[in-house]
Amino acid sequence: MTVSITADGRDGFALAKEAGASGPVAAVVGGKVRDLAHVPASGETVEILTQADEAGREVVRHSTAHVLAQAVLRLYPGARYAIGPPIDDGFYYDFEVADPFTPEDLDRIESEMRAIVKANQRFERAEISSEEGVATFVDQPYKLEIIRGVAEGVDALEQQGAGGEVLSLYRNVDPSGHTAFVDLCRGPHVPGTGRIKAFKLLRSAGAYWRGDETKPMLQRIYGTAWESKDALAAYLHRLEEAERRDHRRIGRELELYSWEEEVGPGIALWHPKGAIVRQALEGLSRDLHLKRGYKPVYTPHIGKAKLWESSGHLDHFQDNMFPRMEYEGGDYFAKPMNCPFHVLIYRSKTRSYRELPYRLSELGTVYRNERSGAVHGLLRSRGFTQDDSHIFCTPDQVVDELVEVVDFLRELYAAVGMGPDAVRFSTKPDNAIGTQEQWDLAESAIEQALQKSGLDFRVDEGDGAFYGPKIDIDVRDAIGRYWQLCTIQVDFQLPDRFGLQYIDDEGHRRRPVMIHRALFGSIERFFGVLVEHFAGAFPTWLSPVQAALIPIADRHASYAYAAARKLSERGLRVEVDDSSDTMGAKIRRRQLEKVPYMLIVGDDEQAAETVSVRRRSGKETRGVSVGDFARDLELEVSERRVEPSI
RNA sequence: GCUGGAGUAGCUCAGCCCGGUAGAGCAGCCGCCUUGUAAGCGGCCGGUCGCAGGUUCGAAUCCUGUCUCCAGCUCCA
Repeated sequence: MTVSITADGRDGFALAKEAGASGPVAAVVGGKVRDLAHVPASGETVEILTQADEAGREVVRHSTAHVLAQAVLRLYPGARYAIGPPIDDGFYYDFEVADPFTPEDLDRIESEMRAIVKANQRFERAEISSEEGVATFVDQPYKLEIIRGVAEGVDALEQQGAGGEVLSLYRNVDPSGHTAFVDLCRGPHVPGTGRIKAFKLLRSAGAYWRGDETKPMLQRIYGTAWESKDALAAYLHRLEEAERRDHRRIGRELELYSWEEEVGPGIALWHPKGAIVRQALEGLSRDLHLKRGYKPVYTPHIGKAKLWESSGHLDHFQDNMFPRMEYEGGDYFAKPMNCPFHVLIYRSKTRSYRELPYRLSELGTVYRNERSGAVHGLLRSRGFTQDDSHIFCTPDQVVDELVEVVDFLRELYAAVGMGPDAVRFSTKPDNAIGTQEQWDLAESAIEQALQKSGLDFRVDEGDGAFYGPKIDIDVRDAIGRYWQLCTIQVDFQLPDRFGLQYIDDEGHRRRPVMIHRALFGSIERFFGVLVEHFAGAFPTWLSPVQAALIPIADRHASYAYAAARKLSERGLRVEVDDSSDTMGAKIRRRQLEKVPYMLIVGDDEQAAETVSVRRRSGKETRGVSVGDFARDLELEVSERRVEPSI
């Protein structure tokens, strides 16, 4: 808990004590986090951060990163240290070392860190000039680069714990007064390493200096730090939980999809159970698109090189495309996007302003050449299906159309109980085509639409598509991770390139504007997120098997089949488990398969024409009439309810 | 693409360090059992140890190359 107190000329330590803060690590003064040793001006309101505050944890993690660097420098003479910021749930530090770290190295480093924590070295701040900095870090090229950056006012590394308006460093001084370690750092830090209560190194991996793949690759060590052993244990448990929800693992266990080496990396095979869920999801998408005035189309998987030249893809997107297929009469490419085909459908006849907005939609499967290290299950694949639409409209209609798209998105996501949770507005990138005026118009339309829709958003400068700025929308899954799904883009370029026109109300030829939008984004990725979000326990309308009949003994099997028929007649997906397993084993199996409803039938049920309903939660109701259950289940499914209603 | 780690039965894993031609549990199949809310019992089947070379009398085990997967970086729906 943060506590506040008014400064009276004493330092943060005294104020924290006065305020009764337990485990103080830093103070917030005038919106800035400061060391406890800092003396705030009298009358200032000071907030004392403790180790259990999120901002306090950040300080602890940052300090732990320094301890990591000290341990590495001790154990690996000649190592160069680069940057070591706190991150969500932990920290990392990047090093240049002769050999990459092995798991055994991490154990050694961790022991060394424990010794440093035990020694309870003080963190001492000093503000220095550039010259002093250069002298201190004379043999540390990465530190020198940061010093130059601060001198030039480059604040790119601000987030990474270095940089800022003044150059400062932190010394670790052990109780005997000896300086054990010094690092260029903006701070703040905990008073002493003894404040670090619980930490663990997690893994090492390569990382490019400043995230730039043309720069040297450094060795990064990731770790986590918490205010107590319990908090650390809880975090490690959360990591295990995330692993348990991994869609690749659940997909295999529930027989939803698989990948085979013979097919190629990043291209999934959909098994019957996965396919039925996918069809349910696609059915939702199709229903809502029709309801909102979109016209369905189908377009091919390949198109001639000429088409991709006209669209600009060969010039701007070829690295992401599968290689050319040579063929007599013209080479072909597998489509990485659906837009050029939709454009040609639009252009197939003269269009009137009365037709606009003209909305084409397709579940279009595209193929993209993802770099080998990027492929990741369904969340990053080389073949994926977009719920793709292109809206052709007049410039005046753009804002309203964007607002309508956002409304659509909300309806769609609500059907599965998810986001939108984070919205990004991405502006003109370096490889952009088109005029500045067009980009300005497109960007202002997006901004207006976002405001009208009441969405909070963050701006990502230079992150737009080559043909237009975009809105990207992320959802947050059950354990707090964010995934980018939806993308909405405003495009003046393709209409130009393909010479699109409409006739306005005065008979003049005008150029329409295009909106590209995919709400699920990719069915595959959305599906993967959905699996992780629900940990495989889909809402009933999506479940591969919605109800399983479990006869207690063989003599109940025919009654079970009769009851099952009453459900399947209503279009429900139902199975009868007439295996020779015991009832307990049957229940266990269906429970692991995450079937929403198990209907147990024995002598009592058979006599009364009822079923005993066992929910996935374990809750049970006996004596439910088959007819009532069938009716209720059909309603739950047809209304696509996220929560069970029976 | 880059850095590190890993590939043994459908799945989870042992065997590898210290070469002597593969083993468990679950799943599957067959049989017995006829069951009241998360694993009944017995039997059987199942692997050219990712792939290709090399070293050796002999390679799952040692060496080289390659593919795939995992974590991270970069890039993206």
